[in-house]
Amino acid sequence: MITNKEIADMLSQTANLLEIKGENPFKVRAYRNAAKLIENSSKDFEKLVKEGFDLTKLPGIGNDLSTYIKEIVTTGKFSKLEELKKEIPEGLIDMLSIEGLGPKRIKQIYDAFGVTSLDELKKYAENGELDKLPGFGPTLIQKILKGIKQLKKAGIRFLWADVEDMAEDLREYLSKFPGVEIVEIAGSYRRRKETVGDLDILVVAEDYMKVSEYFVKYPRVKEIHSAGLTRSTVFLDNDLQIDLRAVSRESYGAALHYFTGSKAHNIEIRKIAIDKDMKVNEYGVYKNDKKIAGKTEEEVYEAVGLCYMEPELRENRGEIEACLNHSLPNLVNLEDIKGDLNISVDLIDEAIKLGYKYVGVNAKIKRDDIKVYKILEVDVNKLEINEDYDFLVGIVNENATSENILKAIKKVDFLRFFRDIQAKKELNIDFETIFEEMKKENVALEVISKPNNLISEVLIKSAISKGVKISIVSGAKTKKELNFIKYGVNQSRRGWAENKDVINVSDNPF
DNA sequence: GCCGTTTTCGGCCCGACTGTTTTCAGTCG
Repeated sequence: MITNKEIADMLSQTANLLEIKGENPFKVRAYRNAAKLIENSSKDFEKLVKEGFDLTKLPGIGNDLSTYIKEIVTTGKFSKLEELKKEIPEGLIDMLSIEGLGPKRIKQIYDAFGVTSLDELKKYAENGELDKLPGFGPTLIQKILKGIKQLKKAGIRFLWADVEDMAEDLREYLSKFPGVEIVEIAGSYRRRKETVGDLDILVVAEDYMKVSEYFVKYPRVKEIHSAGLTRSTVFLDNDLQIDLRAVSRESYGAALHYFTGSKAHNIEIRKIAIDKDMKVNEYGVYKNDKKIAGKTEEEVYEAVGLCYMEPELRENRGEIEACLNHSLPNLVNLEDIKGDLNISVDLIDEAIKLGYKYVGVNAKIKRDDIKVYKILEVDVNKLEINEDYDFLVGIVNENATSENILKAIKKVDFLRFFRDIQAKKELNIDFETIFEEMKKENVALEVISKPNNLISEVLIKSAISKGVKISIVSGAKTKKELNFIKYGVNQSRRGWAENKDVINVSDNPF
């Protein structure tokens, strides 16, 4: 039994080791791309291999990687990785998370001194040995020492919902500067990803040098990492990284597109441009060194022969193909939501204020001004029902067995799946099969909107593609939490949900 | 390591910033 995550981890560990070894960077990228593909797939790779599925059909997987994946699935081990581990000390991988140290410099340090651990590295940085290497000056060495201390902070991501207020406060702060025309927060924040690693803020201003100066004076800035003419990076008091990019009005669309990402989406767009003898960068689209687009995002997409794609779709998960076959989804909007099928009973009046036509609560109540459904939640492992209900929600917890889930599908109206984003806890079950059964039995997927418990957009997309309907609910216990439903809508949009897929966009959900 | 309707070899997205240089490599996003 091996999970997608475990396969992906082995491939990405291999990528790290190959990188330190000084292998061709494109080879390293091939391993990383494969790891990402597998980790983000709703398909169970162990099952695919056992069914004899041709892995080379997947984008970025060729003969070699296909063989490696099969080896990992059947033996639980990856001989190539084992070999590399013997060859390269493990401590070198930790060094990759040090700011300013990449594979080249790590290799340089290792070759010169045989340093294999962070402690040793610290010693060599402090005793002046590291200075002897070409390219290692005093500033870089200070940076390395600092990097060793801050190692643990690397890679932390914030929940989208937790940065929302900060992002809006920064937007307001920057908007106050005279001469600023546009402030937009790009990056994964604009793509509404469940977690964000940093904030990429784009500013159009008359004098961008002064904007940067103003930006770094934002009261919550703890540390200025870099400050250039067009790019600056700072850290806030809570360690959130903020990147500011100042651009001209003429390049705004190209810059917004570029900095919204995702990286994988951008790379695809650039490849398409290259095929048409064009070049795309953050300043515009160029043909024969002549700028042909860049003012708006729509213009950029049009210039390379594509349609506008909503930021939530830009993950290189088929949106480009969908655009080319004219099958891009028309995504659900928050305003389309007509009711919330999971709220506390004392929030009914608030729900009416929001304009909802119906709600689901944990009690039998009759109201003239709003339709109230009684929901009953049951753990799929203990499917005992002794109460009346209008609809039944099966809860799939961490310890739920596939057998119990499949049994529950025969009885329930909705299924809700456990997930804890910050604790990195995911269910390891065969979602593909479960979604197929759900479609057969007309069971809908409940998308609960709590920021830390959102179901992955990959699963939403997979469910929808199998014809499973979704119900976006807040799960609100307080008035404030009623607004959480927007997070569920965001995630559903990332899962390509259209109005036809969402139960609670209609006036009558049943 | 992947990929391909001009290619089975020779490309692979592209630019800013930093620190070290004396013109550029490494890192990062």
